[in-house]
Amino acid sequence: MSSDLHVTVAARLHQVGQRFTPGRRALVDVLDASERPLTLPEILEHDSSVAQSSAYRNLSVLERASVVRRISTTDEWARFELAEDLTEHHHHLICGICGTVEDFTVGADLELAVDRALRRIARRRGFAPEHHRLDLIGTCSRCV
Amino acid sequence: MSSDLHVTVAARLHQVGQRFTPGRRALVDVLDASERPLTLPEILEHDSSVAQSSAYRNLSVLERASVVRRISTTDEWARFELAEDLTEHHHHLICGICGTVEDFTVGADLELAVDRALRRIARRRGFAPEHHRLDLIGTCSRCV
DNA sequence: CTCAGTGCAAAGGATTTGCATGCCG
DNA sequence: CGGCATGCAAATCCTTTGCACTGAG
Repeated sequence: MSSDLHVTVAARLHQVGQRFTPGRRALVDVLDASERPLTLPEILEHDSSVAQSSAYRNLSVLERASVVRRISTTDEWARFELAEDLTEHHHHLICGICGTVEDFTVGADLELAVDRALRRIARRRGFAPEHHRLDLIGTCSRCV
Repeated sequence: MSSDLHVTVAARLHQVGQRFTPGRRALVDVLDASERPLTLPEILEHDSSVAQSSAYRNLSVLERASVVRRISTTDEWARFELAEDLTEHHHHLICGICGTVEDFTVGADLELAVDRALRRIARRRGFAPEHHRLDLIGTCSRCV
């Protein structure tokens, strides 16, 4: 199951001249097991075997290898998730109070309409599109 | 023209027990004059009469008064813009290299479709929607 | 032997806060 | 007069970096 993932990750790391070490494997596994983007403290809770600085350093390496995506929400913590082409294209419910993020997806037709519209705008502005971001900001059930 | 804006801002500040001081007026005017969200250094360039800490403090007050919206992009600086109900509902082209943000709008029909889809998701998850965010991340013309 | 990867501790840097002063109401 | 607003400087705190050590190839 996730051995496919490991092979892909190893390949991408190799492409940027980096190894797939146990510490990096642990990070990938934690992110893969999560339904939502995690902050660094959350990651360390799941796996306390890595030092904080190494975790940051490895997340940065994994980001350069296109394995991990870093996202900023409303609070002071960055959140990390696996790159979309390793999982599935999705969007975020972001709680404006506690900053927690949940994943969700929308229908392919809406997705397509959005993409077409954005591509047109980008062309007009001389902007090279990479990906879009469609999030809903509000208040999660726990923050009422 | 912008005196309407000043009246509205004054009212909203009053609602949270704060005054509409010259320093705050300057912030509102700078943001109102800009076509895009600004970082704090950019704001201070336009008006160096306020201390950095006061600018942050006042932006925070204005945010609590629903006059200013703070947004996070890819770089380390927060960006500030006027609340959408004081301007116009819009979206952002975000450069992944330099972090610069440009505004754009999309058609009302797409806007409606997006809003309907997101509302449905939110209801299912017990999430209280506040606003959505539809951005395009890529590379701006200056970063090639 | 070499060099990437790691842990620890210290530095960085955007943002926040304490405190004394000034000013509006 | 009372309390908010401001400037300055110091503190915060997430994140990055320097450095010495270790282990894989």
